Amino acid sequence: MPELPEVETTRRGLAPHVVGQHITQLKVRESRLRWPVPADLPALVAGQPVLSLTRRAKYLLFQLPHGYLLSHLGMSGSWRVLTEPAPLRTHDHLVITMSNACELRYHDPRRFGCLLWTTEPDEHALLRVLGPEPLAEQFDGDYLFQRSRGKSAPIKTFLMDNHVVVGVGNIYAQEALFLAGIRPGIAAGRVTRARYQALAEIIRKVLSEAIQQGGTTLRDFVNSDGEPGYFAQQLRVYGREGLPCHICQTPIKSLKHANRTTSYCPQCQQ
DNA sequence: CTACGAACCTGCCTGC
DNA sequence: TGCAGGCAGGTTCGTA
Repeated sequence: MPELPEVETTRRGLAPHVVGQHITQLKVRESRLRWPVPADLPALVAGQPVLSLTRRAKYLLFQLPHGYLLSHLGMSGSWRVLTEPAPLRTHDHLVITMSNACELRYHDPRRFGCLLWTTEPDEHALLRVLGPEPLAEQFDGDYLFQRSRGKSAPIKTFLMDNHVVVGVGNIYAQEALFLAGIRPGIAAGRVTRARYQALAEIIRKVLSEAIQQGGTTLRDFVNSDGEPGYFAQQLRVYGREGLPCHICQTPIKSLKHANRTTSYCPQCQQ
């Protein structure tokens, strides 16, 4: 599961094969995802053209003439494009055949992802509540500063809250806080405006760089061609507990915030 | 409002 | 070898 860069990498990989083509068939091999795949979905999309493929937070939106397919990858989901026949694998839950003969397969061992239908994405319950995109103009240090006043939650938990800003998951929250030199456990409401300004810029930079490099190589992340991403080599703290900090050699420490592992450098992050 | 745990699942790794 | 336990990229929901 991907974070925002992995979802954006997926979108860019799928778009050329999908946009402007028609959906010949949607086959639901396993409908028990995070929420059941609607039973009428195959009939709803068959024969329809895909007008665009966009992303909001970690959701992919396939725009059809009369509505949108809404896809979330959860923790372990991936979409792949196949241009030649290949045997189905375990956990290939969805298969979309396109008019250009290529096939999209949704693979998701843990089934935390979803595929839903909406005619009004902006008003959909899952999307309506989301904060701004981290790469949008309205996301900046002043915004974070204002939103954080009075909050006692750790800044790391605050950053991962989708109501505040979307797309900052467990990996990139840790990386951004390391690069900003901020201790992840500090109360969000006690961080200064200046530090939020630096942090906001770092978040944008970290996410943009990860997108440019095709996402992070995670346990089972592959892009739409089935290839791993290349950002992993640059991870500074995520998954590095006990290893020396790249800056000061102090061993990276690890603890839990809201049940999610957080790694940080006790020397560089204060 | 906040904060925390549980829930939704499988796979993989570690240690006994 | 086997098995139990813990952990993993996300997000919603219920209870305190």
